[in-house]
Amino acid sequence: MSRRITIHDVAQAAGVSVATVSKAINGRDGVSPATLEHVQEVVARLGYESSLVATSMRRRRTDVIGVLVAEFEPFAVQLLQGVSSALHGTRFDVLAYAGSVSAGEHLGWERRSLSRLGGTLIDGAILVTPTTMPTETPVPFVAIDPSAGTDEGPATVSVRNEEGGFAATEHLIALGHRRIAHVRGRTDLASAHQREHGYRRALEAAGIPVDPTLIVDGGYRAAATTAGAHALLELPDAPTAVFAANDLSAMEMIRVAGERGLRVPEDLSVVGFDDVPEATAHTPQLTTVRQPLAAMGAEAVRLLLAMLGGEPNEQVRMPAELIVRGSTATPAR
Amino acid sequence: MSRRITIHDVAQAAGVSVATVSKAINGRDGVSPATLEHVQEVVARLGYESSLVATSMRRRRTDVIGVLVAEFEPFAVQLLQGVSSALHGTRFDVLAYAGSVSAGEHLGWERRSLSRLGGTLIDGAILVTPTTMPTETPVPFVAIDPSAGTDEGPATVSVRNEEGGFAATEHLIALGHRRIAHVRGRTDLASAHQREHGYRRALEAAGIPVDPTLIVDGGYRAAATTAGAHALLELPDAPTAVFAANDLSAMEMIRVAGERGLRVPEDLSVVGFDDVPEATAHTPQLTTVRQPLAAMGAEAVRLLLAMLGGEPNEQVRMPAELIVRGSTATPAR
DNA sequence: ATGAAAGCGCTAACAT
DNA sequence: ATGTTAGCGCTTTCAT
Repeated sequence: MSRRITIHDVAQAAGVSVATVSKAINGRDGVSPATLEHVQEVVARLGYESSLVATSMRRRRTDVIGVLVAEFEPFAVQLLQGVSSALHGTRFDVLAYAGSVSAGEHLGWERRSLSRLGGTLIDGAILVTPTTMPTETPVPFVAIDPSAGTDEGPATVSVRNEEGGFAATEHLIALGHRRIAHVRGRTDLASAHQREHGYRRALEAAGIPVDPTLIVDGGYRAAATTAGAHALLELPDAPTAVFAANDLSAMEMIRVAGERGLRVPEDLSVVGFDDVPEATAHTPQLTTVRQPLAAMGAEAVRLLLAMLGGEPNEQVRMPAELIVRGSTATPAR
Repeated sequence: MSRRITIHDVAQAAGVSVATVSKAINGRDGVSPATLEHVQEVVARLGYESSLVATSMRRRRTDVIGVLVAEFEPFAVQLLQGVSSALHGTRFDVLAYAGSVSAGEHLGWERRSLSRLGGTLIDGAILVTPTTMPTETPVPFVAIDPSAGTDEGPATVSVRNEEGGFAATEHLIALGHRRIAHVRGRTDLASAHQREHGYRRALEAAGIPVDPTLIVDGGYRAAATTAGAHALLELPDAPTAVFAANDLSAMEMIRVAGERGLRVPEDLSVVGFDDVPEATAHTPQLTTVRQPLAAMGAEAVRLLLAMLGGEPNEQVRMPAELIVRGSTATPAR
């Protein structure tokens, strides 16, 4: 560890001005071949690299795309991988920033991160599951899976939640289930409503009346699911199948069922949503609706690069895919 | 999208100097209570956040830890999650940077990234699988799984690769395999040599001669594994089992086997290394050697924070654990 | 208590 | 072809 080598050190060692060094490094003309070579030699010898920070202060562009997340959790990092690989071969580097790690409150991390990095460090941003949508931002951004389903305004990439809910429920119906319950997601998020709507539509399409007592809250979280799960299984005419709004809820549903002596999928079929890594590690492996996270990341890159090229915002919806595994089966009857 | 709001905008709107705004924001004294409140109100109204870049140019500390990677692949992002969660509750934010996405050459990304970000943007760095060890660096750093096994000098966190390779191979031998191939990792990395050495040692311990034709290159990447995988299966006396140096190679090996009409594990057993999330999502689920990535990330944080606190470098080795799943079985005959 | 001014490392006008 | 200078947004002496 030692002091940072600056352009001044190079200039001094080469016996020229910093401006000349800058020109030499950036391939600007106005530098004689001899000087150019000499400077390059000194740069190599000293191991000099220009400071991204200083450069970006001065320049307009940094050729860096920021992926802004609240926290590096599985969902976010999978998206990050998609973004990163989509940026391969372009001139852009990727910088991922979790702005709320130290900040106590998660509220508004997207605006805060965007303000801190935008306009100086990054040319554009990809926001992962923002809960609020920034309006005035210093750089173009694309929101992935935003809380509110926007069909205009900011550029967004989200999954077809309704179709996913429909497919999950349809799968249970096809297996022969008729008493099909739903564990809701976070009702403050559009995705939860869309998934529930898919569930309702599938039932209606099959001529099965929607029974409100079969719909309970789960809030996308295990702890919030527990009570509803018990309530469902205590029903006189208990459901034989459950579509849970996400995998965490589905796994909690299965845990509660087990606690009550029910086997999955023999006594109860359960479908989740997301296809988190844990879904396959789980016993039984979870039947679920997969979000194509890598593809969504790539799509976000495409939109963002288009925006940087001056094209207008776009809203993209990606297909959700039903993955049938071991947590669903024909009802015992 | 709009122009960035700067401290000047705030100063002007509040009718004070930028110096006063700066003091107010950073809680320095020399600001009257009335002015303080007024400035805070304007900051809130304008939605101002100081630029991380400008701040870090001027200040010594940024309270940001950098996780520097060549690329955001599964291994790196899992480590990132560990680092991120270990930094929870500290004053530090996490910034992850993939410095070689745009750069054509992977060589020296660690030095380049460290030079570009260190000393200005980040207070310390965690280098994920560096191929070279920077010597003169502007900030303290910890290397995770470095290419060269260093027992002194730079701070490092690595896994017991040799033991892992040994355990993987021993497992295949115990199942009854004798023709056991190895798909090498990146031969410029110490980890690859260590894993291979574990493989060789296990064979020798069982009295099985090492057959060089059964050792092919995979470079830790799917694309680089394809050719070797085909070559192995085309052998007149093809192997019945393969120890691949990482999960990506193992999964590619399985894909190629399937392409050639071979079933895993019936016709071919495959063991990977790493236990990436995809390992359980894979069909069949991958038998592999788990690196405790989250724990390694946390350990790196511990070392780095200690170094920032003035304590000396430390080298840590973490245990590797064989996880037996569905991609290995007794040989067919 | 407040503001003017210097300077962090760099690039881009603008001299020379 | 080369150097001088201004300034990106911010913090920090140092005056006032």
